[in-house]
Amino acid sequence: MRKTNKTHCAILGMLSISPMSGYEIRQTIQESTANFWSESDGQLYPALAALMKLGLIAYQATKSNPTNARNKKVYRITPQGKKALQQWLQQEAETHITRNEFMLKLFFGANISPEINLAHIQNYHYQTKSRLSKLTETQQQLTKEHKDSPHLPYWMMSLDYGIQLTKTQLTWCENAMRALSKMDTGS
Amino acid sequence: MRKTNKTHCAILGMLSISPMSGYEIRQTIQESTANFWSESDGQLYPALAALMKLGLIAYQATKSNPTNARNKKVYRITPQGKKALQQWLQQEAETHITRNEFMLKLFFGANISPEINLAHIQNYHYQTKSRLSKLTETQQQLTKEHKDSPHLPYWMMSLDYGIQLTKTQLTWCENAMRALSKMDTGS
DNA sequence: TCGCACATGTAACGCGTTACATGATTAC
DNA sequence: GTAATCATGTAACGCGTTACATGTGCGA
Repeated sequence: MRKTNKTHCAILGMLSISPMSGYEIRQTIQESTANFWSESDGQLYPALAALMKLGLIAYQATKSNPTNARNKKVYRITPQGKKALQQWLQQEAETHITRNEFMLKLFFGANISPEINLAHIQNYHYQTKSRLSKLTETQQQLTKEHKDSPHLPYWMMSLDYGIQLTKTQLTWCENAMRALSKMDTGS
Repeated sequence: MRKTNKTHCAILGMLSISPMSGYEIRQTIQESTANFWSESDGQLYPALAALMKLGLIAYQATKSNPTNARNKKVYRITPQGKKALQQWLQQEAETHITRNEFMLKLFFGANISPEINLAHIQNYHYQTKSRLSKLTETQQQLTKEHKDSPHLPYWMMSLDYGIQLTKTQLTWCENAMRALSKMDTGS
């Protein structure tokens, strides 16, 4: 891991929770970290192969295992893998500016009519509301299902981050919509 | 523009505000949209060349111009470019999950000590505070310098978005730090 | 004259998605 | 038997950053 590959780190992290197949890793990422992390197939499977080569993960090729009838490979993290994960976790995260196409369009909004900008914000508001309800749902589920897990406090913190930010976005939308509808009738 | 290149759109948007050189476009992006958009040299200059070929932008190659003594090319948007920009602005923005390494690390925080996680959040809090002060500064500047610009209301909206989110992040940090220091002494 | 800001551009590399390709198992 | 889901993987392409390469003009 010369220049730490973040897909590698995400996989190691997921396997630190429990052994999983590639397919299950993808699902878990989609369900639990959807709000701040995603991985695609084209990244995931090559990364698993690379981590195998590095000896950071391993899997049981148990053909006879009845729960493993398909071509499924259940990966687990190795001691070296755990060490590499911890090393990465101890380093400060790099912050990089994330592109937000919605905001960029709004920034150039003066080039089109206020009505269209308003419609865009309404749509964004709608999507944000549905994201919020998914997040609160996940929050309730996790609290029930992982009561005694050492991971729970950290999962709650990251979920809360998403929830607080999403709520702020909703409030912003409401203010922006009000401002734009005034412009609309005003001119 | 088969599959709309967003760097192209950002450049067209910037040139819709005023004619600029590549260097000035980069600076303007860094100053004004830093919170939600960035471009690097490796994207910008090839994109300018491509937009020229498409006839969406143009520049005056005035060697005799005294304000243009260097190898500077001042680009302006063409009528076709303006049309392309408006077409893009009218389309709904694609929302895609943005990767947040800081959150990913926190999610896996149980693998390392609460102390280190706490230190990470303290650092994040510090960085966020400085980001907030830059944003409010920009807000005041823009209000003064572009009082009568039709762009101002949109610029204010996008700035306010950044400010509100950043404030929420600060509050979240404070709560998370409190929660973590309790864990610290508790175990 | 020396260093910084201005100014443009290219090459190499890694990131990330989408579409493609394949096939097994399960539920209807 | 047939559709959905489980399951793994590859290829092509475009996105994006970093480092490199080059040169000008201005102020101390």
